[in-house]
Amino acid sequence: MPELPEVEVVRRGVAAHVVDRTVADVEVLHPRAVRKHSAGAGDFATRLTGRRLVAARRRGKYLWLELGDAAEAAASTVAASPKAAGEALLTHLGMSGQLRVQPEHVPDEKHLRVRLRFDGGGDELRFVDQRTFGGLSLASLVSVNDVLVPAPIAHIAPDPLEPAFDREAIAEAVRARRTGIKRALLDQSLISGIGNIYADEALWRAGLHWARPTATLTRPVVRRLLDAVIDVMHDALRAGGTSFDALYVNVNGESGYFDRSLAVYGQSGRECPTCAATVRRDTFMNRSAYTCPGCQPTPRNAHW
DNA sequence: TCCAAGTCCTGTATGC
DNA sequence: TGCATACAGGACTTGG
Repeated sequence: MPELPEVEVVRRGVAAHVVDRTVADVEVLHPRAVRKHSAGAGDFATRLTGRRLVAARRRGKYLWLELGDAAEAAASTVAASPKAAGEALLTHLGMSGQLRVQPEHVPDEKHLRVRLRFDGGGDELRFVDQRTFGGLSLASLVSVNDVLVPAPIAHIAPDPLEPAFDREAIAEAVRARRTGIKRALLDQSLISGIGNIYADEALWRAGLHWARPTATLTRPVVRRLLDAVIDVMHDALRAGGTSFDALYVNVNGESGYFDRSLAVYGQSGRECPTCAATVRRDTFMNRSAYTCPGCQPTPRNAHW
């Protein structure tokens, strides 16, 4: 599932292949893929056509392509379309979304949802999504603490790889919560970019059980956990992300290999690499939480 | 039929 | 009592 490291890998690929290109044509093959664009698929295609992609940026699991002025596009076919300086093509990959850069002669993927063609032909940018939890939309950019972000994600907190990530402030915010630590880690308005995989891996590295109440954590323990989050993100990024199956690939269709380094996530019944205890799976928020009972003992006052 | 899981929405709880 | 905020849980989705 695409979490922060996987989205960053995709961002780098998109930046290398489609930034500075002008959109010649937009094809929406499944309306659900643009459901967040309230004006509909037709408006999405019309407003995006003729725009130049000037930068690829990311916050947490969201990725966006900043759009240049429509008037800059010499070959624009919709010169009369509304100019929107400070606009972006906002993307979320959901559970199974992929942004693929493909030569135009490559046959369509089974779950191809949106296709962008560019002036001059050549490679296309394709949004492929089996489960359609992800999607694309056009959004205006707003300034949040001197950082320009798309308006729909203005509430999303900085992620652990951003300069704006304030470890001390977040540690205090975590301790002020009255919930379990894993639920807090998954709250994108507190820290962005963490999903189920890296939450479990970071908690294991920090030696904390997922049900530990946030209010019982000391400042040094929360700092240790945030350091574990940062470390696991960097390790996964170096490995090209985590791929369990064909649902996550980079823009060239290649898988990452961080799944080989996972200590607990998806490892129920196997030995913990540190203490050899058997990793267990619990049900948490209608999904899974993996822990090592040796390294991550269940707290007496667990917040189930 | 169940499972995977990120986000949004809604209902409930809490505090002022 | 009423309001604002925090929190919890379900719905959505598709293919194995």
